[in-house]
Amino acid sequence: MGEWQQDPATFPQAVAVDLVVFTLREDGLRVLLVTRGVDPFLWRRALPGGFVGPDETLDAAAERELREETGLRQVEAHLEQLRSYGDPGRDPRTRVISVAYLALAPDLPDVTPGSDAASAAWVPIDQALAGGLAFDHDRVLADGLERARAKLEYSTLATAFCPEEFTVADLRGVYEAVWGTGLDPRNFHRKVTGTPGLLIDTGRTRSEGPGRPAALYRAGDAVGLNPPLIRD
Amino acid sequence: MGEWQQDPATFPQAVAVDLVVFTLREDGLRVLLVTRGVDPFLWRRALPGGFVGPDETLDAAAERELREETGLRQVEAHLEQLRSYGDPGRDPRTRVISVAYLALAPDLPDVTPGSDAASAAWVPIDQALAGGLAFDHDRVLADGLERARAKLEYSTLATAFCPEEFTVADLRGVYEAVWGTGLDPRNFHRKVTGTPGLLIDTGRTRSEGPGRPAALYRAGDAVGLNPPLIRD
DNA sequence: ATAATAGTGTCTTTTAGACAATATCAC
DNA sequence: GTGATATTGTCTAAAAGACACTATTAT
Repeated sequence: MGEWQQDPATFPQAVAVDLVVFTLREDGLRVLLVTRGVDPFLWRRALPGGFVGPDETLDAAAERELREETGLRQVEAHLEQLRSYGDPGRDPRTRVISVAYLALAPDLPDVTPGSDAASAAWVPIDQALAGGLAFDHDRVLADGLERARAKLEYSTLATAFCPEEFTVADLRGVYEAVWGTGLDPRNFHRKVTGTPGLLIDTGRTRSEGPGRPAALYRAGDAVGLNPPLIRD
Repeated sequence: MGEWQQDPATFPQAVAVDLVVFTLREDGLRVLLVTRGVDPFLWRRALPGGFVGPDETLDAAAERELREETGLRQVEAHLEQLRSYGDPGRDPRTRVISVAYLALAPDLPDVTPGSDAASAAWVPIDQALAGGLAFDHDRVLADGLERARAKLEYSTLATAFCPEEFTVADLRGVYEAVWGTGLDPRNFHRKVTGTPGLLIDTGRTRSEGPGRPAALYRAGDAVGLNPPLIRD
């Protein structure tokens, strides 16, 4: 069967992208939230997002929103589709199908609030998870966090949180912040340096405070982590 | 920033669901395809799908399409969102955002062609992957297959391909068909029977032809597979 | 020297993978 | 009996996890 036989439905509806953008600060994982300056959900926090243009791909809309909110170009951050949310009534104005994207970026500077009424801020993850976000964004955020946590296990995604050059301790910090656990520095070091294609040794080192200087690496071209790193 | 400040875009656009429905036959994995009876892509094969109703959730639309095409209710099959596709021009009629779903079901009978011009059939996976599907369905199918293959590694999804009661050999057949590889029956047996919550022993056995009768199991309530089963 | 962090080596436990051996059926 | 499939046991290699030890810095 399939309704493909019939004309497309033409009732009023809109398609939007919403962004779950994570960055890593000294004190842990943070997510980008805006405070809404208009109804609905006036003054409530929400994930950044916007409507998809008539001639725009979904990926392009997500990349545009990311750039508008953070100044990042896609090449500087990881950006992938998360999933779509379309319950009737999730937006009280009209039917809105939202395609959520997950973005990961190295430590970013504070966002300068735009000229409009909406202000953006990097919110610590525990605070953001406490609830009260606009629309169904509590669930979108939870789904985005779980995706990020899961992908660290079997992919090299963690390097997306790191700057161009980073140490093994930096990379370990990503896992510890996103998973909220502690990892053995020695076993972690052996694991990641032993994974082919994950790290490229720059030959240089970096010294931060006391202790032996750490070797500096760049991200290799490996995408998958095999065997994976398993969470408890 | 964020366009949330502005009114929803109201240009003509539609939201559809497309289904990647896999089932397992004696001769291997098959996917449900329809032959289109109308333009665009007249007489081309396509994934089954249809437009989302004004007051319908995305999940409900997918479940409705699955029922219309196969007679299955969701409880009898696994159904999960895959991802969304929204490139302008993917449907020549108008802007269509399609939310694709992945469905897995035990061996299903042939589909009786509906009263409309579209006929549905279970197509062997190799044949379906050969290309030439309508819209961007070649890519959707490829994404769906990769999702199914990946999820077998770290989830108990394989039991969704099995009937109510099944043997370890049945379950192994799922992995071999979906992955297209051979697995050692002895190591596989030790692995799955040693995973807590995966299999529930019914106490009965089933004898098919020669050989020792196999123990019959039902699916347990475990969702994840830890440690995972790794593909080559 | 002492404290701190980086990195290596070693040992034990767990798991994967190869495969021998046994169990129970059809014929 | 033979041949087929199911199930258990055994061995080896790889990997995880605990942790002693060495290396190199700041103070």
